[in-house]
Amino acid sequence: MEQIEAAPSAVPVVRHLDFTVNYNANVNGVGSIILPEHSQLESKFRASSQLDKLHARVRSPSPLPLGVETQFPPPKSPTSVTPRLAHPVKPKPALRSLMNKESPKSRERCNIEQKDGTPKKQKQCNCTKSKCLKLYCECFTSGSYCDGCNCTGCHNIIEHEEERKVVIDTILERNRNAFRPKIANNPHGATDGGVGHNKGCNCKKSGCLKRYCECFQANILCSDKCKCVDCKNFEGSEERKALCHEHPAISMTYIRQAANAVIEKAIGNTGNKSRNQQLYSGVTSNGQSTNRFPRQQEICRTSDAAYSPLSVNLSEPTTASPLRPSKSSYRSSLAGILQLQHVELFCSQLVKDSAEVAKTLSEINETDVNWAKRLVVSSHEDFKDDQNGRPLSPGTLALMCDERDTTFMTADNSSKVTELNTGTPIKSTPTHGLNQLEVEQETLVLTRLRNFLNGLVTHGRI
DNA sequence: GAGTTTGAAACT
DNA sequence: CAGTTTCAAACTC
Repeated sequence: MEQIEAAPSAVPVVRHLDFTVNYNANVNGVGSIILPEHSQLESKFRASSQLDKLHARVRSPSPLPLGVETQFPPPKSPTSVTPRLAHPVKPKPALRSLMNKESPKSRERCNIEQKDGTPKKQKQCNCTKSKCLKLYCECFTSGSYCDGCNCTGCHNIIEHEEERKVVIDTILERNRNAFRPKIANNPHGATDGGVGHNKGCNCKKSGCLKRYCECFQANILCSDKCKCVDCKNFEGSEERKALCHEHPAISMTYIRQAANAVIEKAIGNTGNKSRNQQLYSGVTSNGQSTNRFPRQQEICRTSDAAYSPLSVNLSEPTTASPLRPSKSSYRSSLAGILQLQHVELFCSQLVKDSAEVAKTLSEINETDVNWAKRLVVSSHEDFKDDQNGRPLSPGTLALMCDERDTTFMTADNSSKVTELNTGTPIKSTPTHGLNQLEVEQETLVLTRLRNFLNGLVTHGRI
């Protein structure tokens, strides 16, 4: 999403442009995504009242200047999460477990999901001196009111909304990115000098292998943005390897990082050159390591992260680990926007187009049609996770396709990216022994795919 | 549960 | 910008 310059501070509170709220797949399986240049698909989506709601939301005049939506997240559903009005006396949290166990506290800090995946509870702070109106407070930092926390003297409640707004303004004046997620879900890169992992950690004694380190806590490798000393949180680190051996979940993290990088690249995320460049290697400025996996966001933020087809969450070990939040997953910028049914529609369209081309060429070749059909069948099959039957994300699907059919991707990626960006038809080259029909079909399919992805990117940016 | 360690945030 | 203090989470015993 494009970042527009900050609005005058006179605007007291700014809000997220939350695409996720009303855009999860509904029970009818009808999604709500706008796909420019895809009239047929869009017409289907328009059948959904959800789409109208989306239009209404986008068009409706906002009390806030455009572009300030990322400055401060709203209190987590102040309308749905009743702000605390008094401080209930709560028992102290249970004793935290040791490193090799997932502590109750850890689970508590992570947003917990109910069985149906809906948010159950937000993290609870224990602030005593900050009145929960400083960035020390996790609730405040995340834009939430304190609700059921163990804090004392809390002013991060609706009763003190005025004071809260003033403090927010003050903090925003100091740092307009102060309330962004520390592990920012920023698909366009973190080049704005923001907080958290936009600037990296600054650890000195933990070796970045303890949860003191925000990078480690976020299950990501330290980067050249970090200013840490004696960092061991880089690929190739023996210490980290030892931890990975002890906690396989850590290894899974980096697999996810690589997978997500592929996905982001596949959808033409051209705004993050630095991250893509890191994919392939690079000596960091502080010389910590080379040839790392790409930087990627790994957030314990499942409560507000309804299942998204663009969220890669590879099957994970069932063993609980404090090193990975209970259900850590990467959340794409398109999370909550693209739904399973969109991909199904898209695949159906591909089949239709493929058949039409075949007829046009008067060379209906059953093999060719079957090729397209296989695409759909394969897609549907791939949507089923082997382990739990859950659908796999299109991102994962894309990754798997990428692995299966390398003939699709063996051409020069840069040239294809250029084509994607210029809008010119993708030129298929019959270098794989395809006949003319196959070439035409592939051209059409790839062009459709390009337009589809461009639509998604555009939508995501909006 | 109390005390210590740690590093980000805040302050000077 | 650097050094120091404050703070709350992470961690140890």
